[in-house]
Amino acid sequence: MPGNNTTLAAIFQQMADVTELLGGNRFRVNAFQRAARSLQELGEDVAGIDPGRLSKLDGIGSGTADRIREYLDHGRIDEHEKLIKEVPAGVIKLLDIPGLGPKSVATLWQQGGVTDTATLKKKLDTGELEKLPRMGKKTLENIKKNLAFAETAHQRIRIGEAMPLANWFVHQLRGLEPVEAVHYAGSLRRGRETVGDLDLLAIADPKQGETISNAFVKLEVVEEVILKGATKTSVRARTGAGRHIQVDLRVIEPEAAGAALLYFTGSKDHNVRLRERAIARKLKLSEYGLYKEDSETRVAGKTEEAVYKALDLAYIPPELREARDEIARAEKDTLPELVELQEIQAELHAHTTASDGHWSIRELAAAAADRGFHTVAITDHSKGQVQANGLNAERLEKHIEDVRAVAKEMKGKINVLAGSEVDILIDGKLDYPDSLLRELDIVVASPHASLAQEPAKATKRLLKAIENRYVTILGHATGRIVNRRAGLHPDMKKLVEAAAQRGIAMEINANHYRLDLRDTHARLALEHGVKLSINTDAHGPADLDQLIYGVLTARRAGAKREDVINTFAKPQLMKWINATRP
DNA sequence: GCCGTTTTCGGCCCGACTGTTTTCAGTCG
Repeated sequence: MPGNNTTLAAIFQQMADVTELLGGNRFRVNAFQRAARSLQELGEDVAGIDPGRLSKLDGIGSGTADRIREYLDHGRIDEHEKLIKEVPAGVIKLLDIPGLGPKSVATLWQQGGVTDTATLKKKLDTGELEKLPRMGKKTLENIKKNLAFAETAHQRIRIGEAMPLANWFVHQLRGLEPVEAVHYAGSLRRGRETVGDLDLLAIADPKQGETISNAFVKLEVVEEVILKGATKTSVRARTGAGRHIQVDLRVIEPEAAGAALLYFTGSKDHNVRLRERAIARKLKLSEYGLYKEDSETRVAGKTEEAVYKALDLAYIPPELREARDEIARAEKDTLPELVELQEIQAELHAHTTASDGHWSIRELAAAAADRGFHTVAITDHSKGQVQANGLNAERLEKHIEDVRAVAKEMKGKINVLAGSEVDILIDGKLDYPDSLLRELDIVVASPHASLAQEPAKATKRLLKAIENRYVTILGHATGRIVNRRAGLHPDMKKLVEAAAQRGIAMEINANHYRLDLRDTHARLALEHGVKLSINTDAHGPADLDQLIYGVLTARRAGAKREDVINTFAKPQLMKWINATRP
């Protein structure tokens, strides 16, 4: 069940769509869209924000704040109800078809009598739409093709699926003769949990654009060429998982590499703010560089750092470029120094063959040591996780002995902790008694079942788990699976306040299906002084590689090294863990 | 509708590519 934020975001997005279709003021449309994004990005429930603070949020003015209050009080917004009556729902859906924007959809609807995809399909076959303005044969052909594409699962791709594909493209293009460097940009570079497309940049002499583009469209995963120009090419490609994703390639001269990387990394809103800032300084920013107003003189462009500097800003890492507060902070040079992948020195949530993992305790410990980690916690499932071969009390006692034996054997190589991923039962009780939890070095408590519980119950359940005095880390708090399961919707503000009070950490589960806490929740945790723990929840050899996705999520939340317990040196980490227990 | 080093009005980002057009509107990122 979606929360207030998600519902309100959808409402404002609809108001934007309808206003645009009806030819309303485009800046008003823009404002509705911004309000929708702000609400979607909010880490806490909007209902808990008092009216004074509400209109101070980015993109939310007094008008939007009033509408939000109206929704919270009455469950609906009058203006929204009136607006959506003016356009059939099927017409709004047409906007999802690539290549169809508000102008074309309005024409199809008002002059062509198209009310949904079904009538669109029918009328495409009869040819009657050709009479409409700007609807030639080719345009109609394209609509037909894109309609078919839109109907076959157009979902954003998980970062764990997109990143390997992007790296593969980068590797392929790097091998081309005229190419100096290749980068991926876009939301992938910003570390978002899902991406809509891949943006690639080839740094090369633009005269070589054609050569590069020809090689690009011939790559084996490319299934269809969407457009192909002198410096810009778009294709549809197959992902490893058999889905399709659009991949855009731009060829950029070396002198503009930084400006282009900045531009294609986005976010769009971040770029808009930078351009406005440029204008205020009598400059002009585009993907080709930062120029003096009305002249060809390029002030900066070779590197991103140079462009930011010329705009009197500190360098802003990609993960923070979401048009929140990063530009104001860059101006004052108070941006956080974000945690880095190489700073992670401990894995605190991993499974062995004792439950549902593929490694023995020794293999897991050795793999962690190979990565340069100083500590690994063995945290197999508890008894309630029957399908995962969870350990009952008796087996856990034996397992603890086994772990201690390996710990002794590997002393000096790696610090092996005896732990558990104990299930948080439906009522918030833990799956082991305190007397057993006390014997462990570390306890990760996570919800696994009843993940569609109503928010109030979920909040109570998780609060109870946090309050257990043996819990060290709250594992994947919501239990969501990206693109597949919404998971719990607890009152996150209450949870982080309780975690802060208890002094325990909250996990960012780095598995790309989970990424739980998500970025906005992790940000909220940090704002309340809660430490994060980034763990891979490894079940097998390849899983430790997913750490990067957790780190990117933490960086999006603004996490510094000292905010993440996995970066602590061994003595500091042990001291921290022990301080959480009686 | 939002916003403020041009602050309560008057602005609101920039360029590539396509298709339908004879100079540009629409879409996308």
